[in-house]
Amino acid sequence: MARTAGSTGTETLERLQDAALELFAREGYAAVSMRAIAARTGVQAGAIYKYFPTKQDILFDLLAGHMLALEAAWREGAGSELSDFVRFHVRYHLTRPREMFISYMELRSLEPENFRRIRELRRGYEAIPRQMIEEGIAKGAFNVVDTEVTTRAIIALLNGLTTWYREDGRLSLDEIETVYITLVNRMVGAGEEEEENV
Amino acid sequence: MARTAGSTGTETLERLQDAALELFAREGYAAVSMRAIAARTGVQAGAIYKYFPTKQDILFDLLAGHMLALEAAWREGAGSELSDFVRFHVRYHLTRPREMFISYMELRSLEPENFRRIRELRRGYEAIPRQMIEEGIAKGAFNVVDTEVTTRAIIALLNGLTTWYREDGRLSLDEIETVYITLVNRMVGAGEEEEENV
Amino acid sequence: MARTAGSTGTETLERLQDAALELFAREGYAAVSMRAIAARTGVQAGAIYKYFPTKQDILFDLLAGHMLALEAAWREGAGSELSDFVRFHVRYHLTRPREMFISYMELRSLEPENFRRIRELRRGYEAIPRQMIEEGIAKGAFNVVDTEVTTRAIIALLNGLTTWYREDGRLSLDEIETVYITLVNRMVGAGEEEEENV
Amino acid sequence: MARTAGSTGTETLERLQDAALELFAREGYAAVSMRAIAARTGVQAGAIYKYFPTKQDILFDLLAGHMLALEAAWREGAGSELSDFVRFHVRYHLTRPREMFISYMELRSLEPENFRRIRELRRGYEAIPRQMIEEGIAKGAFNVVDTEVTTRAIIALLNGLTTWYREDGRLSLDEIETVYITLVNRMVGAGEEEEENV
DNA sequence: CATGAATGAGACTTCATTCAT
DNA sequence: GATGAATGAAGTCTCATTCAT
Repeated sequence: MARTAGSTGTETLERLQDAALELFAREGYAAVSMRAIAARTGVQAGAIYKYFPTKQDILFDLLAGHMLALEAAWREGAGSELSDFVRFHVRYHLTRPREMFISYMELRSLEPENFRRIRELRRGYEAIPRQMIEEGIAKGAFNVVDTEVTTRAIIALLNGLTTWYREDGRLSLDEIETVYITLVNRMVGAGEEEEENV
Repeated sequence: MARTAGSTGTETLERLQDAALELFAREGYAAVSMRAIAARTGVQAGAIYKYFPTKQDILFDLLAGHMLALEAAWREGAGSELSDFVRFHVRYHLTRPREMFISYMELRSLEPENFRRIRELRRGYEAIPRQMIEEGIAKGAFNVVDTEVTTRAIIALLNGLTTWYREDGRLSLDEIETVYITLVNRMVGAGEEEEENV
Repeated sequence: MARTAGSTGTETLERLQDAALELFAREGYAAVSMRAIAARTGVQAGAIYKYFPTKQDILFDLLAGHMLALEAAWREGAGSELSDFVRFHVRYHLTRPREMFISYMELRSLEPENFRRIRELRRGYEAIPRQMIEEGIAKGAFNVVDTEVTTRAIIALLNGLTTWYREDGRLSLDEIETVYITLVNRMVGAGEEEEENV
Repeated sequence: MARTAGSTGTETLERLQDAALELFAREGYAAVSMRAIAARTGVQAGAIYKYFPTKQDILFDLLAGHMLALEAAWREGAGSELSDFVRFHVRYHLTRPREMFISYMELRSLEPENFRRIRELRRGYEAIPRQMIEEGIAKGAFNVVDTEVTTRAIIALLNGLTTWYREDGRLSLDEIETVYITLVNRMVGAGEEEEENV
């Protein structure tokens, strides 16, 4: 995180990050110019370099910041059931669709070292449901055909929200949450009692 | 300087498309230069313009070609059960991971009119499982909490393969197919008999 | 790399316009590259785009600027006789041969909308002698075979200076002025008294 | 004249020259591509090189061909009075507006050696009225303020037709001819008797 | 802290030209 | 005589980045 700890420029910094987030999500990192970010923020392109050493750092900061905040939020609210995690994940991301979107669309725009660091953070976060599923299977609470594929499929399902969710859609956050918990429970073959506990 | 001895247009065209497919999948449309595509094909950048009027057309042709081939393949092999569709979809895409990948990662790189056309093709294809699910529900064969969310989630699940599948991975195509059919059957609450029919 | 020590925008702008004027006059708009204009100004080609959005705008600004300055100069010095106009026109243009030259050689290099705008300015200016001639005829001071052709021929005569005038030629500005006034007076069949009033 | 004396390809050659003439007149030499000329002729760009070694040769052939034909036509019809020349010049050019146009708009597109050759042809042709004027002055038939300027002005006037003449205009060729003869006679101060001899 | 001027590289694209077929 | 494939240079323009002010 190359952030220049500006004292007064905090507001500009936030505006820059928001502009970059919006533009990266909409047009893709490679298609967004520093000038475009600057214009949206009301400063000159040159001014960005007071806050970020390179364009790549803007992206990296955004992704790293998102992953750290995500982990922190989970740890804070916590929970121990897979359905807790699903509820948390859906809710957290649906209120931050742009972060969710770039967070897995722009991995390939990261330079190797930055990619490695974000991938680590991501693995840490995905270890949470992975472990829950493995434990559920071990305890006999879950019943799956293949642990690895099922785990990956569930993670893909959760990330897939990105693909179709639109903030102005007809579905409420609550509805989506409920359906996703049911779906995941069914995928892992959770006992019927659990399914009703939604 | 002139025609390279022994070169034919058809061959160069195919080489260009393959190079573009590979590079777009790996680095993203916006990050790939015409020079890079040309270099991979062994021609000069200018030569590409004998085959494609613009860079955008390379992408569009790739995406439209993929969608048309996909629909044609489904119609040919066909099937009537949701599990037929899942098996087809997984198998078709896992043998064409690059097409699958750009096919939903690069939608945003399309210019408006091209975007509209690909979206139409996509909707046509996604209507297949959508209808199967709706009919299953109508017949009482399926049992879901919310048709819309379930349908979208299933489509997202299937597309999500992109995210984690690696050709050199440890899992065989057959295994993945089997697991995905089970997962989808569970998601739609298909009766037990069906699930065993995998 | 960054601002060249001591450089100001205004100066660079003027240098760019002068370089473009010179090159357009000598080689023609289409044959002049942005690099060539830049090189003559001592900047990189990209720097031009701080001052002009496109190459076309350089030409348009040059032509529009010339026409506006021309009209302003006439209005300022003014006069009411056709010979006043001829004297003004010759003198103004012979001290600005490059502007005069591109001003009617490069009309066809203008994009449609720009062309229309310059043509309007041109018509406004050419309306001055046109009206003088028409009035002269109406008053019986002039005697012509065909008003329209005569007017156009006079305008063509005046613009034709471009074709042969060279700054280093043997003829003085005064001489050319005198001859042109006589010629135009004869063309409109002005009474003998007037001709002697040169 | 780099013309390949094609036996059968004569028709293609003529079509190429006509296409080039049209396009050079409309858009200017530098702005016209070999492809554009080829497309208008219905052949591939490469085929042009069977007829002309370079693009420059197309222009040169057009200009040289025009000048030679012009001189030949004058010599054939001939005449001895300035008014004969004016009549000839106007008539010849108004039926070949494109040749007339490029003939003095595209001089600057010629490479040095080609430029020199065309300029010689041009001087030869312009020597005709120049000599007539000089002789008229010597004989006392004409009365001018300055021979040189008057001569150049007359030539400019004649060439200026290019600027405003449109084939579909309201004026007949005859009318224009008549007016121009009168104008030129007045410019040289020809005696009244002559002027009526139009 | 920010602007405004500029760089140098590189983007997409077009061009005149060449030559195997 | 002509096509179709290709080159290599150059075109306009945009970009990330730098730095004097």
